[in-house]
Amino acid sequence: MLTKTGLHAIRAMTLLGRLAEGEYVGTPVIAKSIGAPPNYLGKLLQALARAGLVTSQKGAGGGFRLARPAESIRLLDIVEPIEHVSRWTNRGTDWSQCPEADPLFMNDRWNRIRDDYVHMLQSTSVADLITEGEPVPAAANSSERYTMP
Amino acid sequence: MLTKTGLHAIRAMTLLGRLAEGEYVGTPVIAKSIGAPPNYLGKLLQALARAGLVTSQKGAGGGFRLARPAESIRLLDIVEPIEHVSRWTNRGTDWSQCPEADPLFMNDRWNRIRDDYVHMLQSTSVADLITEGEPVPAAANSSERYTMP
DNA sequence: ATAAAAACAGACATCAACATGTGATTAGTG
DNA sequence: CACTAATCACATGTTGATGTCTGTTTTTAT
Repeated sequence: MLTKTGLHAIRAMTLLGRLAEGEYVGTPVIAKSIGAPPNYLGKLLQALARAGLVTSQKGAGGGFRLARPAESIRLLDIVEPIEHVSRWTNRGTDWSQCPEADPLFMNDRWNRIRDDYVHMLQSTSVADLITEGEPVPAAANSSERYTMP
Repeated sequence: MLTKTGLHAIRAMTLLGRLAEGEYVGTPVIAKSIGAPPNYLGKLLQALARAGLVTSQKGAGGGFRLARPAESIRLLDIVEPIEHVSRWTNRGTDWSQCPEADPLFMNDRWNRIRDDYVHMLQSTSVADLITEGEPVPAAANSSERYTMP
């Protein structure tokens, strides 16, 4: 569903979201904290910087921080430049060209699933992921299914 | 969402579902019909045969056909041996190990999406995809969004 | 001010998995 | 027996996911 790179990006952004105003944190620290390969994370953060999601400061005491307030950064913003989710919406395998499977039927089902997915990415901001230790109302099944994207 | 191989598989299976009892159709015909690379399709069909979804007949007039009635073959059956969807459910990146993002929050959202997706694959059978030209009630937006998985 | 250290930035390099193509081989059907 | 079609083995291109090394700034301490 989500690639590893996408997860790294989300995790890194969430961490950056907890920083105080004007504070920076370096790649090695982020990498260790979220359990991502430092080298790879470097490239990823650069990409996020190019995408305008984070800004960087060189030199000692420098590093990365969010370019905009955490509330205004949606998960889709992060994932899009990495995974090109929009391709699912814009173009792709056109079922209607395939007389074997009923196009409308399939499109209808797929569309609902995909739309839900994209909508989730759109409606969730980085700030939403930072619940800052607030005890979340326990989901009944939390022990059975910690799975993954 | 779905890999190309998975799509090829679903399309091929749907085509096979339209065959008459005891009829076989060969790889080249299937490939041409669904627009898939013949060579690759060959391998794929073998895999599906190993998975017990299709049976093959060698020699002239041979080919592939469904091993079970189309009603009893769910999309998940087809996709699973190819894409290992079950991995999403069984194991994977455990958000609870990552204190940066609230685990329950994420799990909850992801779980819902993933469950919906898997459920769709489970509740749709090959037979469902064969509407045999029956005019499907036109979805209002069918012209705007023929997209894809 | 100048040197040293701490970071970002970017160019290669590798490994696995997906997606395909080619050719030889073998097994049935007609 | 000849033809056809599955089966199998090997080869290639691409993309995702990483690692390594080499700059090149910029800050900080002397």
